[in-house]
Amino acid sequence: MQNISKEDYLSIIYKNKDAKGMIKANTIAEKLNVSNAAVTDMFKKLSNEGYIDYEPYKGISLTEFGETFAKNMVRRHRIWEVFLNQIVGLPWDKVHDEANRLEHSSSDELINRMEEMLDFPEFDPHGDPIPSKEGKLPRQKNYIALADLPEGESGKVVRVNDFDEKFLNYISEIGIALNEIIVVEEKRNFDNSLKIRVRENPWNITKKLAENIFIEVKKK
Amino acid sequence: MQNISKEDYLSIIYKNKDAKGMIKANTIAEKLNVSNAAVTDMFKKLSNEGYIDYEPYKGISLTEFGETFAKNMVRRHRIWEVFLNQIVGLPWDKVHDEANRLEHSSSDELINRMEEMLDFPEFDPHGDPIPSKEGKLPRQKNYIALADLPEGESGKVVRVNDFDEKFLNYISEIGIALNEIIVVEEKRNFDNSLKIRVRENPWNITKKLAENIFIEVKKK
DNA sequence: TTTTAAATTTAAGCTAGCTTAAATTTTAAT
DNA sequence: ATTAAAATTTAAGCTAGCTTAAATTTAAAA
Repeated sequence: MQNISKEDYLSIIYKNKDAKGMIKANTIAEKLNVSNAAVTDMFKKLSNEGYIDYEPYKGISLTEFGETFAKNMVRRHRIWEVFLNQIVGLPWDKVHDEANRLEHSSSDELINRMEEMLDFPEFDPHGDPIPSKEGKLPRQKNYIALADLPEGESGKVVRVNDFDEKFLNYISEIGIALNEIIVVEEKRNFDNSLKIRVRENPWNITKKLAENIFIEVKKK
Repeated sequence: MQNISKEDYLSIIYKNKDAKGMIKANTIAEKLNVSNAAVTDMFKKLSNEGYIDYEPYKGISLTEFGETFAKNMVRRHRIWEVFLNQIVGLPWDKVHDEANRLEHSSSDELINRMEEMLDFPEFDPHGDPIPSKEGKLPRQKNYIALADLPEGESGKVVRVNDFDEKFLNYISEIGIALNEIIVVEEKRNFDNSLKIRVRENPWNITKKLAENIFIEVKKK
């Protein structure tokens, strides 16, 4: 038997925990599309097996064991994404869903072998960092959401959110990709939309969209 | 939820059915390492869902729908095997187990894409035929078990059984691979062992081993 | 501070696959 | 043709994850 859900819960926890390492049951329920009761249920199991610290009504956090496990799931996912993109040639809007399934069904040996084939990539096709075999994360560039870039400024795309295939599909169509330069030409207060320029072409995008694209900022 | 086992049952049925398309519950239970009761249970479900024809105590056979489905599972499995072997570089004794898991977790689009990358292979790394997208099987060469080759004769390996990693590992070590020529130098009646020659080297192997290696024979 | 709303947990119960033990049916052997 | 052995099915019950509805706890607002 496979334990798929346990693995899914753990990576969702890892990817969505706050600065203090805490996460609310509600968040998990929404992300995984299950009931709150299912989350509580899983909390008990994960806690029994030593993946998380759990006190009823108090919220949870990963134990060191849980963190290691979860980070490895994220590693598997992102290596699959790079592999599917680079080697198999799938577009970046298709790799997430496919990797979501494959990550549960491959041995660590296969993951390591793929990582080697890819020459130890540091980021996945959406700009997310890939933990190394030892659990180390690459140094991430500083970034802010495109929505927060001031009018008139521009910057390089270093990360995009990967949870929605249609979103990725749309931004590809208008020419947005990692390392592409985006200029914010106008920010319209009345509807919060933005006028941007990508490779000489102007586009109007919603704030919502701009909140899921991240632009490198120089460190001070 | 994933339905892994349903898929496993169906490919085992497809791969082990006899000339009349029938298969015994017992065989399935052994191959999948589950109880007979579990098999009966699954028969009811598969029958309800239209994959098999089932009458209690009478044995089962695949419906056309079931056959199509099962053949596609076998296709997925074998394309993964070729891919892991050719592209990822895994040895032939490692690909079966890995493919066994991956076959349940990949979209048909991915399988088709891999098939294209591999230039539409007809056989997997163990010499088993790969059904096409349309369900067509390549023309298989005629073969007999090495154990049945008469003393003094020789022939080319065109297929080996893939169910045991250690078996594959061992025969690789003594130089046996697809398309390799094997000479049967002596068949010993007292213990049924065989003396064979592979790439100039002599080896003694058991009958059991020789029953899992298949040698091309010319058609009459 | 009391009340109300939101978040979380408990309770009861579902499905897919699995098990062992007992009952039944088929097949093989006398 | 009868009996014994083998194969199959039924019955009862387990686990992992899931659900809805009701109960409880915590947080927020009046």
